Amino acid sequence: MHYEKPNVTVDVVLTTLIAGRLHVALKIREADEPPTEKGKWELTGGFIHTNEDGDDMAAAKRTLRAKLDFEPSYLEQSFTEANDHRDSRGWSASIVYLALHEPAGLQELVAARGLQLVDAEDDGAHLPANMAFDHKLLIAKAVEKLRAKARYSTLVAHFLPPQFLLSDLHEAFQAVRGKVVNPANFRKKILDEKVLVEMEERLFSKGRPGTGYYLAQPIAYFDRTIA
Amino acid sequence: MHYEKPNVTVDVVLTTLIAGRLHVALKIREADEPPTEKGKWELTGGFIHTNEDGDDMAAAKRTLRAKLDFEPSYLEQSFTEANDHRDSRGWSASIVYLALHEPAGLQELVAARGLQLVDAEDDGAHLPANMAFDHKLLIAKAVEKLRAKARYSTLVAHFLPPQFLLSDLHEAFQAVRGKVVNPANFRKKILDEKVLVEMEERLFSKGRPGTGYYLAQPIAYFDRTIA
DNA sequence: ACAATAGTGTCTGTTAGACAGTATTCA
DNA sequence: TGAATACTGTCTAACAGACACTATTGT
Repeated sequence: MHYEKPNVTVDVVLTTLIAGRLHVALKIREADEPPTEKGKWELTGGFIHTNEDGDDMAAAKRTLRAKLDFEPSYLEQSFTEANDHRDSRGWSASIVYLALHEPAGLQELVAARGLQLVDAEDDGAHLPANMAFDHKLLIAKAVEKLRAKARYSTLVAHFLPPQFLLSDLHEAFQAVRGKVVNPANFRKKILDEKVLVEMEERLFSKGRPGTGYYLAQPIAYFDRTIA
Repeated sequence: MHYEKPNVTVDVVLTTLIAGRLHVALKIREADEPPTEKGKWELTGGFIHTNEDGDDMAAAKRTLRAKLDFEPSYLEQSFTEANDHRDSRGWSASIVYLALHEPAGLQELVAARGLQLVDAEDDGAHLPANMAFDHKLLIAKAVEKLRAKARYSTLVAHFLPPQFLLSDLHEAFQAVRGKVVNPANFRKKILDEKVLVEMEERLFSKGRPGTGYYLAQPIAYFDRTIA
């Protein structure tokens, strides 16, 4: 018995945090195939290149590099969406990656490459109506996982520059979790977890300068939940 | 530009809990292709059948039904392992499913179908030396996710019959988490979460009969961690 | 009566959350 | 000096964890 092979792609849900709201990078689809999807908004992604991609992560990175000339601060496999109806060309599996980056860098990128950063809050209510394929669903699933993981890890630090104030991290946490946390308590908890490293120099913002911190590792997990 | 399509399979890490230790169902691989893998121990799985599988979950269920005539108590997508070296036949993506079931039913199945339930503890140290493909790695990853999820969900209840005593659930929790939890405190926490429904009748075991419980939903998540 | 397991009440130490207040910068 | 933000100390309520105790079955 012989079966057609599915198509296999990677798609990257590239997110950032602007004005306290999660945003996702989208661009207008230019490919002619399938004709129904041309001109709609899509995630960055593409087919696995079996002759050059060692694995799925490599495919995600190659795609980002080739299409955007970009490497995000954080990138991880999130889930796989695979069925017979997501692409009119036939059975298709998309390995979906979640990427996080700080807004300044992404805004630059977006300006240079003709992308848009779209508000992904409110269950996708502000996404364009004409989204390609099932990308609206992919975004919804990835964002939900992001919010969950933010609760017990340093994930959201990737929405900040490499060095940041605790108040910045605090703000990012609150925004992603949608909850207010007392600043003093946040400070105590996060420092207790020993996942941040103190900078030598002070970091200057609008008021009194504060201690700068950076992540000890790309991601660390807490024993307790933090917000 | 044209690229070969990867092969796409589903593999099911079918687990249970025996004598307080996680076990996984394995069978001897009979397929002739690739020759190097024949006669080794493997997970239940197979290629996506693009003409009959609506999606990846359907493919996992079909595989379990066709090869084992079995439907597990719990089944969910866990992660995808995709690279150019896991299968000598070429670029391959496996969508890995995690399945849980209670030991009695699984032991019956295993006896009838010539499978083995193998101890999956100690980082796979007790798995057979001759595991097919990268299935040892797939098991390690799936088991790690299982242990993590057990901490904040009712997942482990699927290692028990549909109706169970709190002491059974307590034992399962301890085994999977590898930690001792005070029975009284476990009782308080789990009942507080309101994820269990009381049975009408009492459930009889060795000593004093106790209140039987069953899951309100296939899986529920806790606000706090439980063990 | 005793073994075995189910289930309750309560004490104590730790943590979460709220909040008041001090410290250090720029304008 | 005042606005802005960083940071600390402390109080209280809630919760985790430990433990002693009672309850209900079979043998």
